[in-house]
Amino acid sequence: MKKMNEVITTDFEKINSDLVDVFNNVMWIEEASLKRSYFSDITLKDMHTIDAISMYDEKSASQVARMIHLTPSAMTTAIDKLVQKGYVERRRSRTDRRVVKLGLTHKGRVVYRAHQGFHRDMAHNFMAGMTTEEASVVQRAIHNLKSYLMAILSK
Amino acid sequence: MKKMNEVITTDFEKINSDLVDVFNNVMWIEEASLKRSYFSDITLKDMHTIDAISMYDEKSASQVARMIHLTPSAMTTAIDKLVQKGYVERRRSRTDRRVVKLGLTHKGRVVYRAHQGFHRDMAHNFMAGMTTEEASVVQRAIHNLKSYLMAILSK
DNA sequence: TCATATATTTTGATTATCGAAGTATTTCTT
DNA sequence: AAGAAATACTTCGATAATCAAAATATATGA
Repeated sequence: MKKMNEVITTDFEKINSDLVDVFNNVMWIEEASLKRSYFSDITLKDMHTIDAISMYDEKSASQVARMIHLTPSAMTTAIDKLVQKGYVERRRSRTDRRVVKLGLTHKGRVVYRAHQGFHRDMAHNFMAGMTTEEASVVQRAIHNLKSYLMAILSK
Repeated sequence: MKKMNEVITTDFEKINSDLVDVFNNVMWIEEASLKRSYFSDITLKDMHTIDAISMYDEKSASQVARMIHLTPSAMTTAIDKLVQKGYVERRRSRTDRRVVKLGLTHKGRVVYRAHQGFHRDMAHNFMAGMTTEEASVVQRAIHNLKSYLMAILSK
């Protein structure tokens, strides 16, 4: 019984410490691989803006700002920079001329897909060598974590 | 066979998207819960500095700088601020008077432990309701991911 | 001892961010 | 339909984080 507890504790500590390592390093790794890539003129924060804009539906500047927790004024300058560099397009909405709809240029779509590829590779490695059953355990774990975080978020 | 593939693909997409959600939100959640806490005078970056200093062995300023990917000069100002606020102490090394050894004050140790608690809660929720066998699958997954990231890091 | 290397700090410049004020447009009220 | 209020975004001015280069203090090697 005592032995059992020790084993469980050790497993927990290992998971905890690996989780911490992953969180502490993933941002920096993304940043570094971006710098080494063809798209070295954008930062990870720029990348998150591009990711929030996404390819599939037009979002307004303030929607994107909310998604990445930026004020509207900071969003304006962030977008300015990305328009300047040719990743993003501003389009005035036809139905409400106050709102700015954001879209990705060709170059923006290329870097968007590259970034999705990075995430995909992470997810693949997360599940490397797992059976279908094992993968569903992992799916449950990550879903648990997501739900926990989202619950905190809505408090 | 086709059905099988579809199921696997769907699982993968779900894991991928939950993983992305977790990464996109965890930082911001940590930041927000710090702001709401008793330690609202420090940022998440400050917290990472405190975490890198840790409680158990004296580290030099440049060691800590390297750990959190800051230049030495940025480290100096970051430490200034944390000393000012009473979280960190500077101690000149006896054996080499050029080096500054960093340590946590009482207040620093309190916030350090609180932050470790946050990580622990995440890890617990990550494994909520898992059997020992399932937990070891999860352990393998997170270890996979960590190894993958560390391999990129050393390239 | 003198030159060089190392650890940190200071300095000056740049950049990201914020909040408040400003502008243009839409919606609501009467 | 005119004027008031609300909304979406931008501009402006201030602040904070960061970096690279120069400066300082100390240690190490020839």
